[in-house]
Amino acid sequence: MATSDNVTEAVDVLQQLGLKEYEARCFVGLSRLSTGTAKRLSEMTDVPRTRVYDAVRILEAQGLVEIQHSSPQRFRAVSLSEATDTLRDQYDTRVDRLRNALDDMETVDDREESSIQQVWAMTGSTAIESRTNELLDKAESEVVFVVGDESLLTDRLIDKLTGMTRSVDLLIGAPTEAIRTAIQEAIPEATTFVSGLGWLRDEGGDDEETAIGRLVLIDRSKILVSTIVPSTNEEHAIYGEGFGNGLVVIARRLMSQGEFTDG
Amino acid sequence: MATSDNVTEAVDVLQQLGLKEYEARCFVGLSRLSTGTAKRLSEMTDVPRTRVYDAVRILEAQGLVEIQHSSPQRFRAVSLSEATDTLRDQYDTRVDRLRNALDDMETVDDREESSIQQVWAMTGSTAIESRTNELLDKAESEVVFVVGDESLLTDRLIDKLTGMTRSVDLLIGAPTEAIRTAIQEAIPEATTFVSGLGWLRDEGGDDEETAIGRLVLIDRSKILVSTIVPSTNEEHAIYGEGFGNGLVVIARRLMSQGEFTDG
DNA sequence: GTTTTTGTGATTAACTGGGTGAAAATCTAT
DNA sequence: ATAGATTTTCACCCAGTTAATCACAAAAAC
Repeated sequence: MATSDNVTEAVDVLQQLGLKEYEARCFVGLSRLSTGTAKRLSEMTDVPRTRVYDAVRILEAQGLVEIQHSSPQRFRAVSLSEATDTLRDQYDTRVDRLRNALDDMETVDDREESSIQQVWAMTGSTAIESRTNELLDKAESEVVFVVGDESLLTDRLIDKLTGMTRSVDLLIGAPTEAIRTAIQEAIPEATTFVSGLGWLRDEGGDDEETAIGRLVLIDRSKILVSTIVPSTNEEHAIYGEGFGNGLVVIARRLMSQGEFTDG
Repeated sequence: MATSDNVTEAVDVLQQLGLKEYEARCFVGLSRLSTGTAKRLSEMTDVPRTRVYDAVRILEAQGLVEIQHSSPQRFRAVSLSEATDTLRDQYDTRVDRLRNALDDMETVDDREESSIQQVWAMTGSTAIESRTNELLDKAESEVVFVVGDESLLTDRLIDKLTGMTRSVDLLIGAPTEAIRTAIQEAIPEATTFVSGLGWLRDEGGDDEETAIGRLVLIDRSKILVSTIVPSTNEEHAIYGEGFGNGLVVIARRLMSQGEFTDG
């Protein structure tokens, strides 16, 4: 009976989407029922009967549930598609409001000098991918992209790379020869190589091997390196900018000495 | 100085999107700064300095902020587009998970008889519009659509109506002759009329006039009527289904007596 | 070496939300 | 109609969370 797993999953997600526990449980309960009374719902979801009313009222106000004002009252959930429509709309509205508010805000400019040694840390694959895309978009002359972890080599990324302007040199490093060939085929205009990333691996340590995720060097002046921490599978990245930036300098030096390329 | 309004607006929305107050304030603060230390951030956002660190750490884990691990630490917010990308991705993931979980759930079928007198109440324009669309999609022979409030006559709605199958009769009622003509032009295959909705207005009461929002009658067996409550601008609807449903019977009777049409 | 700034952790106060019961309103069956 | 059951509202308590403050160690600045 995987149903109960799905119930808890659905309840969890609904809570992440902003519903309270009772509201989430009631909505999920109603989703499994064509129609239900407070009593029935309470029995099935373990929400105290006296609290079902509050929860359902809030759900109704959010457009997720309909109420039949009879006695006893009957409740029913809107269809899944209606529910997701409503939730999406709610989300879109919020992001729009956020965008507008942030756009209209005056930025307090401190003129903190941009010291040369800025190295920033970030977490999360989406954020890192988003930054990667932005970097690729702003590239003017050269992109070095070393893929360390196969899982990061998505179709979306290939599309992005193939879509780059001709005037930008593309240097792509793959972890294995097989992958290199595949990439070369998908992106003929790129120069590909097999990356020798051995020096980046923590083979000696007693904990798991720290694999490199991606390494992006843009116009020899911006760099992003990510690793995937084995225990949590989270992607962590560091990012540096500026021709004189320490991290960038090291990367450039390694590049010119052929350290990235095999052998 | 509308900036402070925008700040509170942004903070509010971020909290609705799931951030805590301190996190929201810190993110907004950082969005106005190219870069900031804990001290600076604390001064500008009134978040206790010692709590800035926790807040920022969580923001970093969500991909909304980058941290420079120096002393003192420097923080900065990712760009607005990166932030919304991240948030959208998070949202999409959640809705997908929700959809899957709900889809896979066994529905406990109670065989609650569908008594004839079901009349359901719902709230919120998005939910109501969503339901309206679903009704239009399922219409087989006839659609009566009376628009009471001009604001509901969106392009999206026009598109929806023009896209209906030929085999469905379209009867559209507009609040004024001018709007009727416009609709007739946009949707030539429909029969249009000016609705005489006087009887639906609460002109005698001492509170504001209760305007009707929309009235949708599908295949003479399903009906949805909405009103827009003047004080909050919220849209409330009732919905009935079944040929014998009381609400539907009344609507059908009124239709046949020409009560909806002018004069 | 002293003083200031920065960062961490523990502690308290306020709030929110889950859980329970009393009592009002409503319904059902005599 | 009346008694008893059921439904519904409301107010309250308790626990976990989050906002807010403090004490203190580590690091930088002087």
